[in-house]
Amino acid sequence: MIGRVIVDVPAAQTDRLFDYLIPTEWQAFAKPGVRVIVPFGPRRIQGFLIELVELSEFEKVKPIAEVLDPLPILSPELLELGEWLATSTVCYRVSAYQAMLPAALKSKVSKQLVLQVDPAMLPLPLQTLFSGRTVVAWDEAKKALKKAITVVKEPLDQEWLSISYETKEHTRVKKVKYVEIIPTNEDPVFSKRAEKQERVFTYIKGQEASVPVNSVLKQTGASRATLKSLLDKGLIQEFEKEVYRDPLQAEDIQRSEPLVLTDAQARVMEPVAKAIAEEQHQMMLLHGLTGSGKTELYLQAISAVLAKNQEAIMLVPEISLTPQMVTRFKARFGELVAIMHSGLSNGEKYDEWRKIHRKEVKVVVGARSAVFAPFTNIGIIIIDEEHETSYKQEETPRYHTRDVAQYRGERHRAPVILGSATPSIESYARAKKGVYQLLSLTERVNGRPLPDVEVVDMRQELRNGNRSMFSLALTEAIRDRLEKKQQTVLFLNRRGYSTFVMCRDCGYVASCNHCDISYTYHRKGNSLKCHYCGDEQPMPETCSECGSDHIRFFGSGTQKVEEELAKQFPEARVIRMDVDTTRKKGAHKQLLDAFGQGKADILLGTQMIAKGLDFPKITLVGVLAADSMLHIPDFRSAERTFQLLEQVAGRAGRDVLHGEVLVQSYTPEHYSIQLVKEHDYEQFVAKEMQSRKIGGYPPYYFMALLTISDTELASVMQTSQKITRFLKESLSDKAIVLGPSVSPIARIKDRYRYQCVIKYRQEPKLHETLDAIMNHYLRDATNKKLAISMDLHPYFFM
DNA sequence: AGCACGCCGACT
DNA sequence: GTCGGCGTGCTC
Repeated sequence: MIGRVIVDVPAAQTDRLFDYLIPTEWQAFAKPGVRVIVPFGPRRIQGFLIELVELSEFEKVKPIAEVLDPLPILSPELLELGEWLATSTVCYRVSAYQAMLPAALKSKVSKQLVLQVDPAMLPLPLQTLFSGRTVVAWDEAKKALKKAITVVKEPLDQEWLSISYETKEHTRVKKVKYVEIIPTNEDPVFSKRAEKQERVFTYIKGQEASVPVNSVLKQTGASRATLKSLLDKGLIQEFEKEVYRDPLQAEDIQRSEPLVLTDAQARVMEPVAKAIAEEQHQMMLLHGLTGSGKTELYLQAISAVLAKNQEAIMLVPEISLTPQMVTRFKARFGELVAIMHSGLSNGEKYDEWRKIHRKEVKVVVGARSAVFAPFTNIGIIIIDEEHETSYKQEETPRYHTRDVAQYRGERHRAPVILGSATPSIESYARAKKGVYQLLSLTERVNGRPLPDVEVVDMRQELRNGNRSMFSLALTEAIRDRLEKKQQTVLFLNRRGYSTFVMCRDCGYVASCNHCDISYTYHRKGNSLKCHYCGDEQPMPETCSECGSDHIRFFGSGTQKVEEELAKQFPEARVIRMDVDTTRKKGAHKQLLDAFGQGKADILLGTQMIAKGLDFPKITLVGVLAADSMLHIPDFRSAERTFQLLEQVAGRAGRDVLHGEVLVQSYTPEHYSIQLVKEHDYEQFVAKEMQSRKIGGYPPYYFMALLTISDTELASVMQTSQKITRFLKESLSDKAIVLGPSVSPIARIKDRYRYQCVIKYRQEPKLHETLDAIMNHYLRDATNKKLAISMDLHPYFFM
């Protein structure tokens, strides 16, 4: 029997199947979808077994060394999905499979030096290296000997030393130590001195079953030594139990019951329920106002799926995977829910993944990568806040969650629901064309009107002599809420802003020596940091260009706003939420809980407070700089601005108290800001579609972005020119090839970057052309440092 | 990606 | 003369 394997070597030349013999002892386990260890040249590496065949066309076929999984970790469906992902996003197949699995399943093969003879026979440096051991990791040897590593050559030739490849899995199953009483006929007698032992013994005996060692120690206040004595006396026994790491810390969650749907909700539910019942794949776009009860619909749709004994994937943007959100699903479905998001440790992710794989759960609530959940009988896939850009993965494989969901939805004959208050222009266009089924929720559940929105012209404020970051209107509104004991949310859009350091005398801006990007000032440590390569420098005292000491940091951060608030409203209690204050695990929830309990008057924050915030006392939302995002050179900037403003506005007046939103802007006339006043999504889409049509952007055109980078500037320029020419020759006349041009970030980690953009409508030869470029320039690249990245349907043009 | 093989410069 | 620099090509 021959196994065909994709090896874990992400390179153009190895992106194909390799044939291996399956020895009889592994035949029972060698199923497509298991991980294997195979000999590859002189080393041993990991691979994925893709298929089994009778014969190989290849002459010398080596046998597989090991099968790592007792059961396939990739189902036939996921194997096929990986193949599709690789072709549709132009990436290596291993990278696709790797992206579908938790990181913990990526086992590393480590190289080792093994001593075969009396160490005295070895050269001195090696004797010191081994110093009594028989095995030394290759990495360690290299580190210790550096260039002198060549001393191993002779002993290797003499076979005094050998090289072995050890597979170390970091698929660690967590185990907890438990103790229990060894049953005896009579109770043991403890001496007076062994008082503690007696107490511990009685405690353990008092428990119904075995108890975790940790809790014994905690409850009795005893030390390990006491427990050890009991163990040694043979009164108790210790054993290990496999446990799941519990990211939610087993909080007590009140079960929730389905709510009665409003008429509007019921109308939307009907086609969804039909698709579930009839097992029909259908892309559905649920356009529902904030507060129109989308989540309850999701919950009930999932219930319907579970009732059919099928499984559900619920996708939410990373940023809104808040404890509140998770709690809502756990409250309805209890233990049937697994959670997947980047905040979990590798071990926790692995445990959640195993729950799905072992069919112990039926629902997964998670961010982007949860779309690959190893379910085998999916009944529905829901993508909430479908317009969120975090659904697009920005590393290879550069997939969009929506596309993967559609692929899986088709295979499983399951409906895919895309939900949003402000759908992406692309999705809405598809819905209008009838490609997606459009479902609308135009009323809020409680019948409350959307908040009033007022746009404040900050240029006028400046003319009136107000140089503070709060307009007069906002200042008055905040004061008013403080008096009324109502709550205010202040939103600062940090995107497009950074706290850069500039010399006031000569205008020099401190920037990274390896990347063409300015340093970001970090108050903590008073240092400058490059966000691209991580380089850190102390904050300079004087300007390196002109020597002036008038060098300061600029930009408007939350910290600065906080200081300003303290100055203007000294009595106000402020909670600040940004990356700095929420870094610690659980801090996010803690801060929100405090605000919810009325422990603060003002919540000041960035993107992370734009979502899921639902507190009845918030009656004022202030947006400090509405247009900071509008000026980013990206065709989606207007769309993002509108979506974000609508999102933030939705935080105000969610209960009986009416909400007010104040939007401060330097370009108040722009339609993406004006139309928020009327909450007029339709009108916004009409305007935006017009501008997309004129500019030749999606959804009128598809786009592809090629980024070419190299350490040599001349080589990048030359290659990108050649590639552009080749694209123009190979693609149809209707395709528009732009570039080559310097990337918005011209250099990252000492690599110069050029880019080329393709706009097209129908280009059957596109993939063929891109593959040709990949093969030609990377396979025969004379300069191995050259890198080409391809992004089909890009979201960021950096 | 690694790792081996192989062909040219500065050293004992 | 050789050691070792890294360019080239292969891995079932």
